[in-house]
Order: sequence, then structure tokens, then C-alpha cells
Amino acid sequence: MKLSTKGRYGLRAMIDLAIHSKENQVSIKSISERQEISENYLERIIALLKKAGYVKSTRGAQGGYMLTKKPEQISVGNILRALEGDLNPVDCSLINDDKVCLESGLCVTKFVWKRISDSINDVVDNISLQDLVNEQIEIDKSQLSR
Amino acid sequence: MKLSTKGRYGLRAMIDLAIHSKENQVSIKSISERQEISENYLERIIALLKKAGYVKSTRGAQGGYMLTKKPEQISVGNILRALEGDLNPVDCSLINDDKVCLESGLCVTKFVWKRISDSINDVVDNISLQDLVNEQIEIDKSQLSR
DNA sequence: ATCATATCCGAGTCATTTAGTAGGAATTAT
DNA sequence: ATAATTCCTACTAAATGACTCGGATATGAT
Repeated sequence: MKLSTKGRYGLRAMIDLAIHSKENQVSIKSISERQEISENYLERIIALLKKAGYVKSTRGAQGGYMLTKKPEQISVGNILRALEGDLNPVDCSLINDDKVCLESGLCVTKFVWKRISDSINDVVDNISLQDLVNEQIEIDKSQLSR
Repeated sequence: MKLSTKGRYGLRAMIDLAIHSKENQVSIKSISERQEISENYLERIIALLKKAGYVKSTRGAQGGYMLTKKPEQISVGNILRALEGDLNPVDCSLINDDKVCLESGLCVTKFVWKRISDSINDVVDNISLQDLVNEQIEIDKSQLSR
């Protein structure tokens, strides 16, 4: 019941992009340095985010990545689902369906999985990238004043 | 971000025990047959539940397993945590701590992980084994009347 | 006592997934 | 041209997940 590094690194990369790609393209290399994630691996992760439409790229020198939308318009749920797949605790095709599973014994547990799933999605869909950027700014402030 | 078979099978086994171990000991074999889970594997899973104190056993002929408490007193959270470990989406020692992570970049995401974690635990701690038994009874009824 | 029925328990296996690496092709600003 | 950059395919090592096996131990019934 854990997120993989894709989800964890990817969210950090997106926060990084939200902070640094306001005007300029941001290269993998610079994200990699700030976030201490290997360039190669980060590249793969950002490719997924690009494919999902949250990031756009420019190739060649001075190229790099930018967000396609404002950080307010991208939720943590968007990011995590792009990287991790659905956030359901089980693979059950009927989880969002009122049908009763064939095996009635399996069926009861479905209610549990659905409630877990709903609660996770509710949390991540109600945190925007901007919320995290704001948190980050607060943290940076409090670190400075010490 | 998935539960393993331990959690899924284990929850079904516990529901089975809640229904069938009211008077008699219930053998691995009989749970295995009803739930279609291999005896060997089920044995390992129930060992975990026993270790966690939710199940007790009697060895030898006519032996088997029983719940140690009433189904009302065992939550789905108790069961899942016994089988899966904590239900946090990341391994972060500071997740339940107000400390700031050393790497400030990592820290912001911690708020996300904590909120996910809290919401999952809130859901599973508020569903008791008895709730699921009741659901099961309802399902069985509606299946009968078709 | 013996035997069938159970749990207990350590070890081993096989497949899948995770978490990357490596290396080169394609693109573009300077 | 060249340096910087994304893009893309293939590969690998380690960890995890999902089991199986076989034998030891315990116990009620005959």
C-alpha cells in the first residue's frame, strides 16, 4: 500500500516546475540538481506527465519543460493518477459499479475498497499544486528566519 | 498503491471466521474451501492475524481458529494493518511528527502523504467486522430472493 | 496406543514490479 | 558547427509478492 518513487518524485518535480517554470523553460538537469533525482529517471517520469498533458516541452538548446496550466488548475490527484495509475486499493473492475460481484464472498469487501478509494481521491483532488507551492514558500520563510 | 493478497484474503478470512466461529473452531481447510484460497497460503495469513491478537487457535483434531473478540470490536483497520503494515502511502518516519524534514523540498509533499494516510485510517477504523457481516447477510438475502 | 486431523513453522521458488542505467537519435538556440 | 537539450528503446539488478513444500507438533476420537 505504498506509492512508488514515480509518484513521489513526480510530485516534487511538478512543484519544482510550478516554482521555476513561470517564464523560462526548465531543464531536466536543473530539476535533477535541485531535487536530487537522477536525470535519466526523472526524464522518464516527466515523460509520463507530458503524456498526461500537464507538462509541455521544447527540445534543443535552452529547451526544457513548462506546465501546461496554472498550478491552481492541476491537482495532486491529477499528478498521482498520471504516474501511479488509479488510486484504488485493489484492482476491481466493479469498484465503481453497483453490480454485485459473482462471488458473493468477495463482494462485501468491495464496499471497503470503494470507501478507501473515494477517500483517497477526495483528498488528492482537493489539493492543488498551487497549495503546495504556497506551503513551500511558507516553509522557506520560516527556515530563513532561524 | 495496492493492497496485497494478504490484506484482501485476510479480510475475507476474518469475515468468514466472524460468521462461522461463533460456537465451533473453524479449520483452515473449511475457510479455504469457502473462500477459495489455498490452505497453505491462508495458514500464513491467519498466523499474522493470530500474532496480532485477533484470532486464537486450538491445535489437533477438531481444532481450528476463532476470533478473540466480538466482530464489533475488531475494525477493518485493525485487520489491514496487521496484514499490510501501516497504511501510509509512503515510508516517512516524520509523517506523524510536526518536525520539518531536513530536505525542505521533500517536506511539502509530507502534508499530502499525511492527509492521505489520515483519510485511509479514518475509513478503515470506522468499519467493523460486524458491519461487513451485516452487509454479507443482506447480500445473501437478496441473492436468495432472485 | 494409534491414527486422523489440525496447527505451527522454516525454507525455498517463481514471476512480477520497481527503480533505475546506458546509449544514441533527433532537435534547436547560439 | 556545436553545445545543450529532449526523446526513445533496451537492458539490468534488486526487491517484493504470491505462493508451495515438507516436516514437526499437538490432540480428540477410537
